[in-house]
Amino acid sequence: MTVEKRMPDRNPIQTDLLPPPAGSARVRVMLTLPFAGPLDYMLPPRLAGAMPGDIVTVPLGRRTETGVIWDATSRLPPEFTPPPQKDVPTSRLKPVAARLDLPPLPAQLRQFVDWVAAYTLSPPGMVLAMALRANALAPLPRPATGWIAAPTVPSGLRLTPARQKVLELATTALPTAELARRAGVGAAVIRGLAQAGALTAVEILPPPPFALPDPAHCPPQLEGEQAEVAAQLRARVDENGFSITLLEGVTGSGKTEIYMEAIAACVAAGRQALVLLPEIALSAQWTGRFARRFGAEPALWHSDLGARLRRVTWRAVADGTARVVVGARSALFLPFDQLGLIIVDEEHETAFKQEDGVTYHARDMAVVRARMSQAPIVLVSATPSLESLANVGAGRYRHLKLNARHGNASMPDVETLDMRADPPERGLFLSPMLTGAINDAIGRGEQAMLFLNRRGYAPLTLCRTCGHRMQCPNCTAWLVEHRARHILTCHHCGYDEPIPQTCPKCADADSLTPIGPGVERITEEARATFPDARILVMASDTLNGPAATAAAVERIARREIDLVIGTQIVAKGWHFPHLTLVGIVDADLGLGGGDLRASERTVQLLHQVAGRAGRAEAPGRVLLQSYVPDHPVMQALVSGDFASFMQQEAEQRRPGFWPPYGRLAAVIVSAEAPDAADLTARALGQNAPRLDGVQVLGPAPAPLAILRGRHRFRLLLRARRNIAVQPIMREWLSRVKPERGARIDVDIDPVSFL
DNA sequence: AGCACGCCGACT
DNA sequence: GTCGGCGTGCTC
Repeated sequence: MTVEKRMPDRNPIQTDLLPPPAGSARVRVMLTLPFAGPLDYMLPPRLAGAMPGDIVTVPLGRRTETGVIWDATSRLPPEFTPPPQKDVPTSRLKPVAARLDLPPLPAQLRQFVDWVAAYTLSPPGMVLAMALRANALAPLPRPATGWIAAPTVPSGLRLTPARQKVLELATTALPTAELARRAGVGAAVIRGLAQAGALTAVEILPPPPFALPDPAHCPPQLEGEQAEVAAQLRARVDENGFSITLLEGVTGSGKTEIYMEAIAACVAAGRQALVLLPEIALSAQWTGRFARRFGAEPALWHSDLGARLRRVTWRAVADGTARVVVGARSALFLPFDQLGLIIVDEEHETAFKQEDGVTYHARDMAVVRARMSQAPIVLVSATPSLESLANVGAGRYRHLKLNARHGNASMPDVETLDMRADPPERGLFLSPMLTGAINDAIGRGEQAMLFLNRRGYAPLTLCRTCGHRMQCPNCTAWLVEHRARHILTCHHCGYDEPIPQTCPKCADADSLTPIGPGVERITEEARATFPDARILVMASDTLNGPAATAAAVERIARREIDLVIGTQIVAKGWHFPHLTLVGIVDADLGLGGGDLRASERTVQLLHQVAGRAGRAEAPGRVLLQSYVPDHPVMQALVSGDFASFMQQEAEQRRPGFWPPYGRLAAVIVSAEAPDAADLTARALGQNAPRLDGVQVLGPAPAPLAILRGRHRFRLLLRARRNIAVQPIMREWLSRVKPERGARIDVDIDPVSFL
């Protein structure tokens, strides 16, 4: 502790103009701005005692910014530590302006912010912004003052009946108005008692916004492998240290129910649990199941929570009153202080990869967060990613498997429908075999589902006269017809225009034809084919928000629907007890595009959709419409031998050191001017690192060559698994100055190659 | 990210 | 002669 000479009181602004007093501390302050690191400030004597994690305001140029006092030294592994910045001489440092009355950012979270920034090559301030976006910076609500009777009545106090009544009631702290109302007296009586010392003022803390989940509220009856797996998970929680477990269980095996036992153990131990879901639409159903199990709602976290609720939740996570948080990937950046368990449900989902702003993979960062908190993490999926399976193979993850469906349910029977042999009628998309099967199912009083992962009416609008294709003016993409909304729209940039009556190229009238199906078109066909069926469409643009989605799921469960037609969204973990038939309209859809993970993703998605069928007593049947029924993907789905399929995938990726046997970093160059993008991309190509075990592919025009009016090129760096790509990337990028108007974006561990 | 400084075109 | 366009560069 530095001993300071007492200075006469001064106006703070004058203080700020004086040179920093000798002996004041130099502190680093991380601002939510895209700087390479924290900036240095002086801590004026009146703020001595401010600690790392404290939220402060500092002068920057001629404005004032909010930031967090950062740690003096980084605890990152050396290969991750960004190069040191040049020191600003102490004499030029400005003083910290004020310390805000807010809970400090926990050390673990600060370290996590540093780690994510270093790993993703993002400015740490932008990562910090994600941790503070929670409106955490609003001032603390002033705690209300309450009155409680003093232990002894001061001697000489005249005990009138009114006073007597107040003192009797003031056994628990009550605010003035409330106490007066209950005692049937005026506020003056209370003021008088307070002045006499018969009532003492205490702060009343607002009630915790989240009730404590009760681990013993309604535990499930688990038997056999379910009980075994639950016990294993509880053991991981009880050992109270870092571990990674992959929980692989076929759809309908009761994974959620089982990992909730791990949450129960975590709550019972007084620690906090975080559950990450790939999509917030799932949260309503999840919350319901949680409430039935624990008799209390979990805290919910996602990016479009209301401002007030965000603030309350952030605080409750920081002070530990929120015990279980279920949320989307941004929940990783909440200020947990006693994190005792992380669950990543549907861990194979690509929605965990954030693509805008800071690009990070929430599943992978969750593992890092768990390690920093010395907490167990459980990755859950029916169709685990090859990454996770490889980690199991390498002994880095434990593996727990659930092989049987819950109750009497069996795995659905999967068949391919060869579209070459049994084609639909001209202009239609459902083969006779499929429509027949749907008719049979509905006729038996069962439910059927049609899955097509494509929104809208038709993905392409073509002029029959001149061959013109309706294209987005801002992107290298076709406009998708949305017939219900009478528009053609771009799914990449949101551009839309009315459906034209004449071809914009050759001006021929009524020559524009929709090509290919979207769910809207399949719905039209289904209405014509099954005129009596009660049909429900589930797509992200027909269901707005978790509540609407939950309502749709509820209607299906109540048998108000005969045929469900949906995109992606129907693949999620919904429980449809009466659904026995699933038709995949275009099983080949995801296979094009030359994506590294196209096959893996298609198997995962279609397996997930297939899993919606036959979840109760009646057996399920799945029909895959395909033009390539012999493709390994279709064969894997038919045989159900997911493990062998993934083994084959692994063998294809291993020799070329593709992930998970190597590392990838994508570089995306974009500019409005094509030349600026091209020249910058070429400069990157010429300066590409030449190192053993590292290879740079490209530059090449991106598959989405123009996106939102920007021309794009891509490069891909591939490295052996034992090589950290971050220092290589940093060095590489530092040697190339982007042309004016050009931007270079880096995507570590890319998932999308568009 | 802001915000200022700076160097070239059409105006009170 | 100035107002202002937004390109470049800095902020501890």
